[in-house]
Amino acid sequence: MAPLALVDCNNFFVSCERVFEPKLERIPVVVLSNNDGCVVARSNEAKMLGIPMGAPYFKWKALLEGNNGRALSANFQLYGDMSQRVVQVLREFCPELEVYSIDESFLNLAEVKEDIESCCDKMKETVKRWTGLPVSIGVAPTKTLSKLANQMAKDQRGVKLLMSEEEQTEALRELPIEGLWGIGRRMGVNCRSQGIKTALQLREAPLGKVRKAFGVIYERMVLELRGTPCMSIHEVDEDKQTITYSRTFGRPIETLEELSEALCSYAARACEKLREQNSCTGGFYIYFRTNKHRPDQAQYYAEKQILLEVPTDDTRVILKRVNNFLKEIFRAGYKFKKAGVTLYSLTPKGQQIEMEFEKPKQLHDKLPLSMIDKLSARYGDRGLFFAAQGVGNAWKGRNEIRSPGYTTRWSELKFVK
DNA sequence: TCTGGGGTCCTAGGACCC
DNA sequence: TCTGGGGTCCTAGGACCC
Repeated sequence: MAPLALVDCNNFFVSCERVFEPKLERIPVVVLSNNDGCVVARSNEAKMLGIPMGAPYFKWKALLEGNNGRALSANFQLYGDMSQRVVQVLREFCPELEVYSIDESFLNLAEVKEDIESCCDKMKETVKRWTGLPVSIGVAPTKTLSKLANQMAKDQRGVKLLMSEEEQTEALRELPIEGLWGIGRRMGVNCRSQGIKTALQLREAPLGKVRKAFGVIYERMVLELRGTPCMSIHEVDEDKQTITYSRTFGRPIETLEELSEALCSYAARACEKLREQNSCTGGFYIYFRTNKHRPDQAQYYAEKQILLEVPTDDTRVILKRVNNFLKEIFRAGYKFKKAGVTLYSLTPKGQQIEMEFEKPKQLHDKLPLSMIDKLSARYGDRGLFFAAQGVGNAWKGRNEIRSPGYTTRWSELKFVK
């Protein structure tokens, strides 16, 4: 079975900061989110103090300072750069690599000729030497198991192999069900109510029953735990299917003008990202809300979803719409704390297909009828138009197999008499 | 007083088609 | 004229991840 490695940077944001400020070594360090609101990374020393991930900083400030700790504002530019350098090093060892997140990569070690364990040791040391960052490596036949191996590596010497069934069984036996990758709060409760308390019990559960009770995601998880890979390595980084830009405000906003300014700048940034990946957006939604942590204050949440007739990457088109719809849903008299813009139904730019039709019926194998109705209502029965379909991030024809429920959308781009 | 930001995938169910 | 089954399209919402 092909060994799959998960390489994970330890306490990534904190480790990045430590590379450039060695004084931060061996003291409790946390990195804070936007406006220094939440703890988004912790050093081991900070974890030992009991500071949880995602905790509001003001609740832990005193404890941290009382222990000579440091809190830093996040520097995502730096973390992005460091992340790329780590990936560069890893590619030298294994070109078949998937960048899973800013601090994690999956590697397919099938082609590695030498001993896997010593190869991993070498990778770990090389990353440390060339970037200054400590990593942990877990190796197993599937992603789910290598994630587990990686967790175990963190408690050990930084490298853990989980290739044999005996080792896997041992590891899963003691693992509470919530410790598995893909089991969150909700599923933990669900599993326990069905008598599944450990990862091993989930692995041994009948496939059909799991699928029926929990759905395909968990059926796949069981297979992965049994050593059958169900999640492959995605080497190319694919286009985003949605692009979001949202922020919590440093101070509450009350006027339409301020809110418009914020949302328009978010929309503009989102459009930049859109053009970077060379896509057009078929629609977007905007939302804003008051501070949900202040039940003593009047609460208001508003959201508006807009489907565009013509996909675009033109900021001006989006901004105009944002302003119009914002006026519709704005209410005065509230203190707004957060707002955001999400672009969705993205289509690759310049990959529109061209179709000629005489009667709407002829389009049946290409277009959903609802779209045809819209087109014929507007243009009558004859004409030539271009249509684009957004299916996730890929360009797919009608005959391709998709999971049911995938969002599919056709948008007219242009009509020519 | 102070509580982040950005994603993915799947399911259910209505509308509509043949 | 009446009725039903199988299928697609699309949205809303839930669950999870880092």
